[in-house]
Amino acid sequence: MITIYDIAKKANVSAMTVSKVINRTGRISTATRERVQQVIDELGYIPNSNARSLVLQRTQMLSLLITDITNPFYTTLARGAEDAAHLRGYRVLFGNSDEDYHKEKEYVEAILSTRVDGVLFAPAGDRSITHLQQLQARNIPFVFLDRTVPSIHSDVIAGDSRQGALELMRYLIKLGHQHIALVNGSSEVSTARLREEGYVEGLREAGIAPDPSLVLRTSYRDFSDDEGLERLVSRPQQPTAVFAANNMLAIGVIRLLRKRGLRVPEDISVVCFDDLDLASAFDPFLTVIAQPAYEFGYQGMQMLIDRIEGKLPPDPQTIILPSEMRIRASAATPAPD
Amino acid sequence: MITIYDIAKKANVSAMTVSKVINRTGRISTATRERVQQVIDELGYIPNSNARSLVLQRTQMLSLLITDITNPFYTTLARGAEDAAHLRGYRVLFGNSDEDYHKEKEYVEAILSTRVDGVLFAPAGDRSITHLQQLQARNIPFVFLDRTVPSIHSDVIAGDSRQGALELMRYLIKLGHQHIALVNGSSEVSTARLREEGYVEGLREAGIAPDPSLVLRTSYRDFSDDEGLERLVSRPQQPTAVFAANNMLAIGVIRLLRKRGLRVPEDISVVCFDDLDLASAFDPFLTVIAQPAYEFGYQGMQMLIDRIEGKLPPDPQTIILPSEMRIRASAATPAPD
DNA sequence: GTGAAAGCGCTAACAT
DNA sequence: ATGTTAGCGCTTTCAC
Repeated sequence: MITIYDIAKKANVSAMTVSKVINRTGRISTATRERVQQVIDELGYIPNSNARSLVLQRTQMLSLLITDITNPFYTTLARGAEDAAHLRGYRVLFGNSDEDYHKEKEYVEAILSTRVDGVLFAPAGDRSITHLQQLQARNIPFVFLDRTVPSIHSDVIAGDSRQGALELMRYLIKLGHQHIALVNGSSEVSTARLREEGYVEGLREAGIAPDPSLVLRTSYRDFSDDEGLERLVSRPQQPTAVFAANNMLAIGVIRLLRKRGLRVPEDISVVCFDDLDLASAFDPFLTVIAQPAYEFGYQGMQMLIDRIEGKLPPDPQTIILPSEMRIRASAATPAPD
Repeated sequence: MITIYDIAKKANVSAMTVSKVINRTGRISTATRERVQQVIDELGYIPNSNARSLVLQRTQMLSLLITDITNPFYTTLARGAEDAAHLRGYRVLFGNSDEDYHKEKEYVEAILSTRVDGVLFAPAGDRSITHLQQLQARNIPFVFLDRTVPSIHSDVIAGDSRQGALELMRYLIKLGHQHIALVNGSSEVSTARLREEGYVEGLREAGIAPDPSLVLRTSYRDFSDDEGLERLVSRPQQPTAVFAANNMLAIGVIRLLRKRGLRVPEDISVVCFDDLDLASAFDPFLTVIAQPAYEFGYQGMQMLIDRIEGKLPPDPQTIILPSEMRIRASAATPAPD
């Protein structure tokens, strides 16, 4: 391990002088600076950020906590987050909760222990409130990412789930659908609640009475509730369309539908929230409301850093990013009975 | 900031005693342990890992450096890596080089500065040798992930690129293809070289003379070399099949082919290395050699941790994971002329 | 323009 | 079984 003292000794100066050269602080004569710099380069000295963090009480490290690393929405988001952090001189400690409260708890503890400067946080659900309170108790700034938790006030970067859902519903209804099922995430998650509101609102607008038995609540992360879907599609009046509350659910739904011999969209239409970047590049099939995932990450990180660096007004800020309807092939006019 | 001294004071013991309770080291009477633990819980004390790392010269932090976070091969791998690290009590600092030497350099510096205990490293290319030498100079263990760099000896977890490519070629040739193009990654990358070897070997086996003008070398990360592909397919003798050296390239190739009005597989067959998890779940179209991405990450991390903890023989180990051919719809018998 | 002293929060080694 | 001392590698403060 090569330390600042090794440099100091070899350059025949004090440790303080070396520190000043490295951090470009204080007054240093050009001659000394150059001599020190040369020794640094020669020995390939790299400062120990642990020692640095200890004294500075800052780590220059941010945490990004997401809920599903296999979901392209989050991986694209992660890229944006990383780009923004990098540009402003921060490193990123990733965490993936898999929508699981306990995994999330462990990450929060790691975060607290690492003393990261801030967290861009997609909470697994409303129970995450305990984790957020821990952060607040320690004055670690966080920005809600995509989802919020009731009664916790902090900065937010999100999309408009309610409005997006409403647009999707209007589209289906315009196509002529009357019996529309909703396959949703857990009602523990704010976006799932909002998307359901949009769903109900869409039905109301069209004068269709919401039918609770057309709503299935499961997990955003993966769809394997075969029985649940079975119940939905084997009703006397089979729904002609399914609104899947996210991309992962849509994949599961389509797979199960096909397994049952139902063609999409000929027999049943499917739409969802969030695009499937790769799959769609390859085969533009799914009709979706696409959210600007990269911007979620990029602007979220910017917001977090602005907050940390005191560049934001003291009261919590909210950024709502616009989404965009991408009409493709998975939804069509319902087959006449 | 709440420190070990706050606990010590409140529990009426020394800092050492608290430290011992936290780390379950040394002898502590049950009474003291319980009293201390209670204060810890009450105050919600969480140790400062920076201070800890400083004295222990260990961070319990590992780094995972990948080259494309939007590629499902790497995201699935990342999950495996994280699971394994987590299970053994390590945290993971992710880095994404985007196949870029300079971005990689910055990550390596961050890694060095953070003093991570080890790195699971997918090098961007042969030039990464400078980064690996830096790690070696500082005795930071690393495991080559997926790719290696000539003349650097370290543990390796990888697939058999040469063999996989050969199998893909045999399959195409069995279908009747004689004119097979290769769209490859950069020859700076070991897997690209090996896949090309497999390609050539496949041709040789079938008594087909390799034609250099049927080989296009670009980047694994994305495919946008429209002109390059143009040249490949607009030859007098148009190839009847394309072997894309990874999944991202395959997507690009198929998109460009379709743009040119060529149907896959009716007009031209396409096969590739690595599956597209989501896209394939949804629409099993692409014929691929699938590598066990999760295992790459999981076993790679295990290997790294075993190395760090001295559980491996001193000489570098190599694990080659088996791949699996998944025959689907994107390759078919060539159309008769 | 440069350096000496003290301390960030923790633990290893050594008392007691 | 518990406590004292010293020091991990760095920077802040203040003296020169």
